[in-house]
Amino acid sequence: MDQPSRSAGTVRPGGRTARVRAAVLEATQDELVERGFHELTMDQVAARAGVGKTTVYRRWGSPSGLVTDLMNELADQSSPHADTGGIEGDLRANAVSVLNALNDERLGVTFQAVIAAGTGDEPAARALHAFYLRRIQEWANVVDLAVARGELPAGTDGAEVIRAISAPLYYRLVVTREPVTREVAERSVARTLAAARAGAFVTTGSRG
Amino acid sequence: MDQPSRSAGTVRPGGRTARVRAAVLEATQDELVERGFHELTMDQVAARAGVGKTTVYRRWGSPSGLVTDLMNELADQSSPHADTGGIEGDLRANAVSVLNALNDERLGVTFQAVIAAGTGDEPAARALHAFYLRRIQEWANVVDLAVARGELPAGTDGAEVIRAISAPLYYRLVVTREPVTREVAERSVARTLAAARAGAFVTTGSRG
DNA sequence: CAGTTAATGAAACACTTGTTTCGATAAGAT
DNA sequence: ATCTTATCGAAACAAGTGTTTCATTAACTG
Repeated sequence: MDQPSRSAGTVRPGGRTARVRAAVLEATQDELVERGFHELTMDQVAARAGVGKTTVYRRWGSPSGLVTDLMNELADQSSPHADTGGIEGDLRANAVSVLNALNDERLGVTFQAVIAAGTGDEPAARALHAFYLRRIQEWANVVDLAVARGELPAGTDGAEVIRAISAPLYYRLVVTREPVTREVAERSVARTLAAARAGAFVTTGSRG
Repeated sequence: MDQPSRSAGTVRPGGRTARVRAAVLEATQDELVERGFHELTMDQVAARAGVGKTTVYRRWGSPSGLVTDLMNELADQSSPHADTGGIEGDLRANAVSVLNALNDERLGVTFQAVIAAGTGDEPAARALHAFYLRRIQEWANVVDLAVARGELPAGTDGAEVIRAISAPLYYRLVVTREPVTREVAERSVARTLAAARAGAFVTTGSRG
């Protein structure tokens, strides 16, 4: 009965509402950097953003809701795939882009927060899934181009190649908790490329 | 002043103390399965374990402390590496072992909980780091054996090969939130092996 | 088999987090 | 410019979380 049919802020998204959202997301990132997702509290974010805590609870509901919205915001800002003219350069560009994001003070903690939120919160998990699937699809094109140029075997699965580039970096970041260095990124590119050239990413029987 | 020089339970670890710990860790896992790390509360764990909440706070301090202890417990139970006589069989055994752990109802949620805890809690992060480094070292031996048998190039970095096997599984589990299937595991083995055979895991100048 | 005291747990407490209410403000419509 | 009402926010409230106190229990010691 009392629940609005749409969430607050969707009917009048202009002026004030937009300012409040920007201030809250900004405050959320600041809090993530200083305290981490663990200690991200609605009250603190509200105070820092200079808005009422009622508003933060109403529009985002929980800390997971905050970081999920942050992730959706990042999704809109992400850039298209590189095109260096060769598959090695393209894949390296992808690896370095991920590397820089993970090591960036603000972006790094944000990704880690959403990953943490995703382990227990369905909306956060969906946001992660959607975000990475779009990023993977975007960069998978560089593999198709490489196949067209004859650099890689026909039938090479582009999305899988892109996943293979990122996987070792995220694995170290959140699982083994080892540093994610430039060297790690370079090795990931070299190994993925070696496997791809050997035809290990060719999808057999993909067409029935 | 009031802080004991060692944490509670380390001076008289017999009988009662051990029973309390077992009951609490059991209850923690049950709660993780039913509600997830997000909703893991000290009160609820204490009630379920049939112990006073004072005890849970005193010995573990926080939900992160609980799952960290759970991880240390798992570390003691982990088994040695396979020895099938061939590198492909050994790596497949490793991949399947990880696959089964991640898809196991109890183990899966536990790993995810510790990963989530690790993003913001230093002790949890250290437990993760220590656990996986030991597991990686243990399984790296199968690569050394393979090199000795002439299956892989001399100088192949065993630890890196093992990391490469696991990385895609964890990447899907916690980052892209895609299903972690048998097929994913098999492909990880095939691709890692292809790269390894091509010499992409040979550490150049490691002794320089 | 006592004696000592580490460890536990019930209860009272302080603090934090989340919800509800309702008047104030300003976005968008006419 | 004026009206309507979505959105906001201060305050009071309810619920949950974490701490302290202290009596009880039971490991370990000799």
